Amino acid sequence: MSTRTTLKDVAREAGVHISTASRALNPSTASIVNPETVERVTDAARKLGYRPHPLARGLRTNRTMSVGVIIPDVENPLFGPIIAGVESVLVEEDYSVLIGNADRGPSHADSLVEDMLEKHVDGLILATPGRNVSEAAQAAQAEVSVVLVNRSVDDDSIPAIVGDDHQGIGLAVRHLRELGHERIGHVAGPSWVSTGDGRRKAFLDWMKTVGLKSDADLVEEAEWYQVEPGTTAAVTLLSRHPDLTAIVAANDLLGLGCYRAVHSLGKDIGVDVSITGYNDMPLLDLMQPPMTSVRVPYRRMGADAASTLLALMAGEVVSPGRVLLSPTLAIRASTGPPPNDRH
Amino acid sequence: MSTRTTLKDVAREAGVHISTASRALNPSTASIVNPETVERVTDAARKLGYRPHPLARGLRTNRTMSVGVIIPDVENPLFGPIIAGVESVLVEEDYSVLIGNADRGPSHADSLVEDMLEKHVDGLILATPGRNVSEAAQAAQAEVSVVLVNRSVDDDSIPAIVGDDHQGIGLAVRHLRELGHERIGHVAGPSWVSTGDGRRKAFLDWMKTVGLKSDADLVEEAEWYQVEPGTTAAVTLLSRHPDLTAIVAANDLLGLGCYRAVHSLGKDIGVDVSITGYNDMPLLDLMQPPMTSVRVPYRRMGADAASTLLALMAGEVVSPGRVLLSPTLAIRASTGPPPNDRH
DNA sequence: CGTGAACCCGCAATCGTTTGTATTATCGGG
DNA sequence: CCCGATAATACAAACGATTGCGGGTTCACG
Repeated sequence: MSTRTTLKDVAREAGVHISTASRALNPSTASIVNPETVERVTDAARKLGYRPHPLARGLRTNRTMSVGVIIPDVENPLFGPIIAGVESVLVEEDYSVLIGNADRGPSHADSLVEDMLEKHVDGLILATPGRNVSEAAQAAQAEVSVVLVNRSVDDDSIPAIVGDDHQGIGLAVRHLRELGHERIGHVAGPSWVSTGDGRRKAFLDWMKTVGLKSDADLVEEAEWYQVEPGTTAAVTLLSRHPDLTAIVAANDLLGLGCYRAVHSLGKDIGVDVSITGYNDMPLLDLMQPPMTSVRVPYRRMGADAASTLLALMAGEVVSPGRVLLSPTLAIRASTGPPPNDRH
Repeated sequence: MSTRTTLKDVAREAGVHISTASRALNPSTASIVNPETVERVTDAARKLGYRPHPLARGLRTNRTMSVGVIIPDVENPLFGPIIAGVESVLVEEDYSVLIGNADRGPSHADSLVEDMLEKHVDGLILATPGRNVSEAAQAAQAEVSVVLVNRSVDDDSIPAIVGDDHQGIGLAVRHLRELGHERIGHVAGPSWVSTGDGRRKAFLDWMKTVGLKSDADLVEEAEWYQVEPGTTAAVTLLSRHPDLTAIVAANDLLGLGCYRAVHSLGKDIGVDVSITGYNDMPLLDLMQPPMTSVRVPYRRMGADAASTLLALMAGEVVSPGRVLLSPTLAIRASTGPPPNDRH
């Protein structure tokens, strides 16, 4: 139960005043103290195993050296990489990351933002969707730097790092088009979620671009980003358009739902009907068949968010409202040429 | 850029001394101040939007109200639930959780422990495996409370919450035995990882218990907890014992590796050869066929770890060295009666 | 009416740093 | 030889809360 060694101890050991010790240890002020003294202090500090007290320092400098990260659901594998990305860049700058798990709904996220502000974090990274959260974010912005990740607000008033959904859907549609598909459908996510809405629009856009008819009829909305809703959406979509040879799913889980729908019709995935997912979550390559999916650089997303947050906290003016990260396409066996194309 | 409202402001607003305001706001000391004054102070605090400064408080009380959680790999879906469990109980007590991602190897974990100590966390939850980490943990224990999760040290000198691997393997073996299997093999994890070693022993134990021959010959060790090593291990195991009707895998990924091995022999999973996994990770129910797996209550594990840490930090004497959490068995289509059993 | 208990409340020290200002020592130039 | 500039260090005031201690009221009781 030895009491921690404080700056006072170091100063006494080095035979200098506490303030001199402080300056000697601080790189930015070490220049104004005699080099020889600096060395003496440094030695003393090392010898005593001195570690500055972050609270005392933070109290004086008015910074906690911590940033909060609020995640809608920590158990969702999607957010692991984001957290890892954030952590990897912040840890380099000696910041600590506080994680908040908003798994009890959007209002929970609000109170978590509040909690974080009470803890006096220096910055905030939000990954929570939902309309009211943006209000909380706006409010928070008055006190600390805020960056959104995998999520943006309509007016771009808050810096956001997001995947380029338009481009991503484009990858999927063009891939299918190049394989020869002409009748492509879309199982969309809920329209009240920004990604659901955005990807639906992107799909219709790209259909036109690749020279296919772009009909709202070709889209069926799933109630929620889960397997079951995906299946029911795919079933109604396929009953409306039995001639579809490919489906672009707004999400991997929806894609897996499509798997079931196609199976229940006695058809083969990647042969009779091609399917693409979105997110390229882990294990997707182990499915039967392995699923073609749009891969979003989530880790990078977290890292970029952390970087812009650092810039923001440093008082730099961060340029645009929204940064789009380019996705890639992981091509696997769930997509192939349409059946009437093969000889 | 308005300066934050401090206790002094509240005191002035309420017309009392700062110390009185402090006591009034603090539930444990509010009793010694006039109820009417308490109300006046509380009102003033609310009116001004006062939020106590955690750093100032912590500096005085010598507690940061934060605990560190060190995870070997945040991107591994396994740890999501653990984090969620930890967070859910700690957030109730107004603690914040700092997460550390030791994805750059065991030595990285050491330095993270060091980092956490520098940040003066009140407690530490470690989920990192490896021999040298236990040393770091021992050292850390000198300064703060430490609890291990999903991991334990040999001498139980540090409280640990772990899954009951012996019982878990027992569930798998007994399930297979009850289905009628008599020739059961085991694809083990690396023996230098505690779970690898423990589950192997448990397997041999239970084979004896259910009245089958328990031969080290029936075990093949995979190099690492991944799909590929699982496949190669399963291949050599099946070539040594072509008559096996079931395989207990030490891990879900190894189980998926077994899938491939069995497929490559032209046999059917759950029909010719039954396979069980371990951990019941997400999406396992969507595999072809869905995999029977031992489900470990990871979220509960995190929650329990947090609870015992709270007890520890409160100075209570926590009873045993190791708490075992009972697993359950998620039975799916990868296990069925052995082929010669069916008529 | 005096006195002591009970009750509130204010005073001031303290936690470990950082940082503006004062003080001392050093040195060169007139 | 003295004076002003300069360098190096010491002093002390913050930062915002908690808390032991003591001073002041109020009130009951003798």
